[in-house]
Amino acid sequence: MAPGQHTCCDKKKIKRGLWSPEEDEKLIRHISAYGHGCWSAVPRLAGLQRCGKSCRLRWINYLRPDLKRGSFSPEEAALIIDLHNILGNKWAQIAKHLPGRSDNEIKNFWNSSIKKKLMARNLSNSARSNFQGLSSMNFNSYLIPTAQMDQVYIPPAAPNNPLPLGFDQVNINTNLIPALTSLPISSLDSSAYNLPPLAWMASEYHQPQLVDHQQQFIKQKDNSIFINGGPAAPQYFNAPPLMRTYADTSVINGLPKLCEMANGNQIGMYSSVPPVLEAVSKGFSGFPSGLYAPEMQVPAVGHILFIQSLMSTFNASSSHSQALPLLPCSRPFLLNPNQPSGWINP
DNA sequence: AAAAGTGGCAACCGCCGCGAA
DNA sequence: ATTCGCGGCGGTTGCCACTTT
Repeated sequence: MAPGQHTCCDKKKIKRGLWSPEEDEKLIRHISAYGHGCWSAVPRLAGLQRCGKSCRLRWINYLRPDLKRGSFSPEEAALIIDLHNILGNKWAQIAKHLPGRSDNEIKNFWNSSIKKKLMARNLSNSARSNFQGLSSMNFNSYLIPTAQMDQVYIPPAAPNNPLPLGFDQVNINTNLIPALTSLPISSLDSSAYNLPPLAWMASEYHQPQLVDHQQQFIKQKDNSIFINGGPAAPQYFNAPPLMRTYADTSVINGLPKLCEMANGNQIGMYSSVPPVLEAVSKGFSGFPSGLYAPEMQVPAVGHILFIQSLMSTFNASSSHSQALPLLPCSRPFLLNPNQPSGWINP
């Protein structure tokens, strides 16, 4: 067999390259009538001079009737980024969560669009702290609030960082936040990592939960509270706690991932800034597993700002990359397909 | 207007795992 | 236990259209 040739392609007269409309028609007609069955038999049965593999690929990526086609919506793009954060380059698995999209399509979309935007974002973030424009953002309320993970992943803004336009910083009113009132500060020394101190909060289940007592609370001019740049969810104030589990640390692309469960359903998977995780693992041997704790909830607005920023560049008319607006944070984000009814729509 | 650069995308390549022989 | 065929997957290539210079 010639090198680089499939075992199913070792016959003569195997056509390669782009498919003609006539070939498409033959393949569609055959599979519509008989199904594909054994792919290696399809070319012969359909009257095509292609290898079975080529037929399969053409059908899966282009011809099958349930394909959606067209450009990706912002929601799809956000979901892809989210899933990629969980799964890495497992395109087939990612595609299972996007009806009508093939793994190849998603892979192409990632490699041609998202990846470059993310890299541009990371570059711009290295010189971030420009909060301009934050107050005028149109917040999307799809986000799952992820207070704990935000606290783990976001070092609070440095004191000399500029606040978003239109905001005033206020002192923390711990009366608003019962869960934070009796925080024992752990002995975890984050100073070596130039990180904010971390604290452990003992829940009623006597399990530790990682929190950050240096959250940035900001009172908007209408007196609503923003936390770490995002509006506080109603659950934050005297709402019943949501049960969550943090478990199943795994490593993808060299970065630890943490699974977040709520009421038995996986609602998130997070990666982290490596130095933070290093600090965490140094003191606690990795993320704690199987923790149950009530928690307050804070929309991770930085996430959605990030996505909105990203998507605004997708819709740009120029095919060339452009400078991304600087945002206060760039971290993994989640879209919540089942937005709780009580959530704020800022 | 033409050449060069760039992005999008379809298709190919090579590897892997699985099941049958 | 080994080999073989096959489906599936992720990485990569190459073409084409569009944009920029």
